[in-house]
Amino acid sequence: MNPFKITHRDPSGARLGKLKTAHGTIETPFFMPAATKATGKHITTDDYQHLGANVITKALIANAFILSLRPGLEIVQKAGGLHLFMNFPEVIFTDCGGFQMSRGMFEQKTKNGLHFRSPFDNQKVVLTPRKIMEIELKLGSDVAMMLDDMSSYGVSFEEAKQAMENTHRWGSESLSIHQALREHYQSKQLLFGIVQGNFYPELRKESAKFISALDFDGIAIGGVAIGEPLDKMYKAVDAALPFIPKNKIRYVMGVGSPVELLELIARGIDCFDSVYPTQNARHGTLFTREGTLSVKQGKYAQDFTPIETGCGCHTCHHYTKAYLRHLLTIDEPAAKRLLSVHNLYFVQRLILDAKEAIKEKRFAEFKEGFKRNFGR
RNA sequence: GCCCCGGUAGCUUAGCGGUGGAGCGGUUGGCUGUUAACUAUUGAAAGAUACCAACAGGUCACCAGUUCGAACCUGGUCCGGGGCG
Repeated sequence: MNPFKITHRDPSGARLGKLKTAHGTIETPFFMPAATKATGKHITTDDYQHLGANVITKALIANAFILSLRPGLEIVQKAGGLHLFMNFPEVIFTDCGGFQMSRGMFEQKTKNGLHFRSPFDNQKVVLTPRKIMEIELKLGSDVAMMLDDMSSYGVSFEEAKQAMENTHRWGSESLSIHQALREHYQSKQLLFGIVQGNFYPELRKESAKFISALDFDGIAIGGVAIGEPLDKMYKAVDAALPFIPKNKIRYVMGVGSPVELLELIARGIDCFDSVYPTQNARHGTLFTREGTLSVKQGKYAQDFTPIETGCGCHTCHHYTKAYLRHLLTIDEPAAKRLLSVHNLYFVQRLILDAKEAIKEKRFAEFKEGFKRNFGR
């Protein structure tokens, strides 16, 4: 049974919907901040729910494979599952660890899975579809991601094809194992498939067809926003989209910037996650309606106004640019928290506004208006 | 009044006769399913790493002299710190 229902459509292709999970129904489109290790960086799960006026983070994504290494499954299970462990009562996605593959921590890739050394204790670990499905079910997240093989930007067609075929094999295995184990664990966890294919449109098409043919609860497009130029990212998504059923929830992994979010929403994408807002915040780049600004710049040393006048976030309500710049300059961790709060609020607020626009069937206009002010 | 020490980029300083280096700060970019900072990771250890990159900052206090050549040696002046009277 499809847990996703579309409720509104905009002429642009953007849509509103509802995804039913074990921890409530969440409206789409939505953006998930990363809580890789069961927390954000400098941001607590509690902060995520108190970013500012009228904005609540409804979903987070944690990393199943990293959590399985530390603190380990037993501890999370003893805590009563991931939601209780990390004090987040809303929807939690878990990522499988496929993305970490591109980060050079894996020793070798085989047809059966991934062989690597744990970054924590250097133990050899093998990750297989069965293992990752067990891990995700034991963690108790609402949505599990299948184990995929993500190739890096710039690899050859052959290499991309190989990774895609691994992804397909692991996808089939993940699905059947998950279906079997879901009963055993008495879980209502959803499982999403992941389309790969790098930046070769014919592979994207093939992958979209293959993954869509399997009975996943949602379809993700992975392997984008990994260093490629923007137009290539859109092309990769566009190559896959026609072959993904419209009635399933569609998730583009790893995106992104405010403009990218709107561009993908216009294409009918419902779900996102990215580190982009928080990583930029930590490095001093803040989002405003008029574009980005870098509080590190000396010109803000005596600017006693908020990052963005009229912003409803906690940070803009209580702190000035001069103060935030001071904190950042002396490397106080509080700066990273306060700046992250602003950027996360900005993105969540943007999605809320986008939803309003879709409801009123004026999304294209809304998107162009935003781009005009924001730039890029 | 005398003696000692010092004056090198916005700040802290290395260089001590052969065409001015560094760290911090500054400026400008970049960050997209985060192994990415206050205590952690890695290493047997000494240690190493703390987001990355590029760029811009200097008549080496001043004036004379010695020398082929002076931030560097000599004399004087000014400024700062300390000591003795």
